Amino acid sequence: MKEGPDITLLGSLIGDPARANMLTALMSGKALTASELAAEAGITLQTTSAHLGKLEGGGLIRQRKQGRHRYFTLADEDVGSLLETMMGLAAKKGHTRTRTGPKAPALRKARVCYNHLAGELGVQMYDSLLSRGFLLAQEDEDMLILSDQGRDFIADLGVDISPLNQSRRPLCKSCLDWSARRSHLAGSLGTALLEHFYHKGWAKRIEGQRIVEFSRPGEFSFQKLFPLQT
Amino acid sequence: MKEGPDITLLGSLIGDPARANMLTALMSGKALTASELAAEAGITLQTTSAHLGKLEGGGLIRQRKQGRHRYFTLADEDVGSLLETMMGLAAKKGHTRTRTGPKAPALRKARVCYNHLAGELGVQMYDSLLSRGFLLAQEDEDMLILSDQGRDFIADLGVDISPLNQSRRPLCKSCLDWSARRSHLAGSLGTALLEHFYHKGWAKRIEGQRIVEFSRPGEFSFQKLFPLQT
DNA sequence: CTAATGCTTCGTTTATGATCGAAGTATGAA
DNA sequence: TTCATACTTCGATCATAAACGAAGCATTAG
Repeated sequence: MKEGPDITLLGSLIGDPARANMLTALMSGKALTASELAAEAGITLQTTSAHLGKLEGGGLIRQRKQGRHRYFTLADEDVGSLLETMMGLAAKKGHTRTRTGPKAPALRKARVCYNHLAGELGVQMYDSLLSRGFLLAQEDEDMLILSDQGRDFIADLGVDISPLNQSRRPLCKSCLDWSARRSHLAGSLGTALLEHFYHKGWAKRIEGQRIVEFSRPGEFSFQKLFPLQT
Repeated sequence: MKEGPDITLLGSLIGDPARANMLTALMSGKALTASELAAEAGITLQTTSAHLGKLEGGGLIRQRKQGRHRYFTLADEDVGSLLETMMGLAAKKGHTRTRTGPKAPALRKARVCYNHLAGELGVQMYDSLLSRGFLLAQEDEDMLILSDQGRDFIADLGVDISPLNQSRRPLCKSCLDWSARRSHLAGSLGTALLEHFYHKGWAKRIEGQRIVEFSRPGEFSFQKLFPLQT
């Protein structure tokens, strides 16, 4: 990182795509491990480690050890609001850019975000569930409520969520999608739905990659189940 | 500039030292020409041109043609406030950094900023004039007023400012110093004072460079004339 | 007109830093 | 203890973009 005025370091830290992806992922407020961040950014763990070191050195993130995990969060609210300011300005300036996002278009379309579905299809599913009142968003929170109709909808799918309610893990959470900067569904329900798609044979995970590949009929079923509202 | 989320472009634009210097210079609100910005950043005109193109492409600056000059300004208030936010966060995080500033320490100490003195000595002169009430700062303006005592002080130096008052060019302006992010004296008085130092033999300009080299006795005289308040 | 200034474009060099493979450390599980 | 997981460090490769020289375009001055 070169010399220059104070803002140079800050800018160059945010200016790297891998780091920007990590920071965007952390904007959800969740504490994420290095491995999760690596998956989000689509890079290896070694590279991630180097990036995390720089981000921490720059005071943008904090880490807290817990067992053999290291959980990373944004350093403080100031960092979050700076990122939000930048996102707002970028959107205003129409820097929608070609939005190539991850390495490949396939990654952009559908990928795992740790254990749930992200990418265009993930965002579509989230929007669809929300617009039909199956999921209810909370103010200022990334927690979501599954409505009664939502419960019915899930039950009709053949997904049993009764064991999920026992777990301490939240059922529904929204997770920021870095390629679209829109939310997709996380939480144990998000995981269960992705598992459901695998189980139904609609989609399968590409070995060793984050890409989730839908079969032709699988995507058709998905589209019928989670239609985009016009 | 690589792919990534929206903030990536913004960050990488600000993350380059040369561009950060230009943006910082433009924070003064003044419209500056490409040549001036090149001088501020310490790079050639060609490189500056490329940087300005990227900054404009990113929506951070605007240009307005006027004769054979092109004046550049920050695109809007949003950009200014983003930069301010970043400066604030950087300062808070203690990223004072080694502050090597320009290429060489000599440049950091004293250099020309277009036609007036910048660098540590420039800032010192500015502070000294201000703290002794010779210059009066205005609210929200980069314009300065030369007080009556200030007029006497300048007259005692043997600098005749009467012709300067005729000019349409402002007598006193503050100009942000990119290596210190503090103001130094611009305007025709700033030019006249630098000329005065040359004339007195206190300092000379290094040929082909922006460095202003003070002789030992010259710097001594300068220090006596513009003491740092403790 | 010519000359000079202000800036841009082109082409090349060079340096920085992002990336990954391989190996190492630390913590917890069996 | 031994293995596995989570992460870091080292070393090398490679791609990007910053920088400048040289030449080109545009505008104004004389």
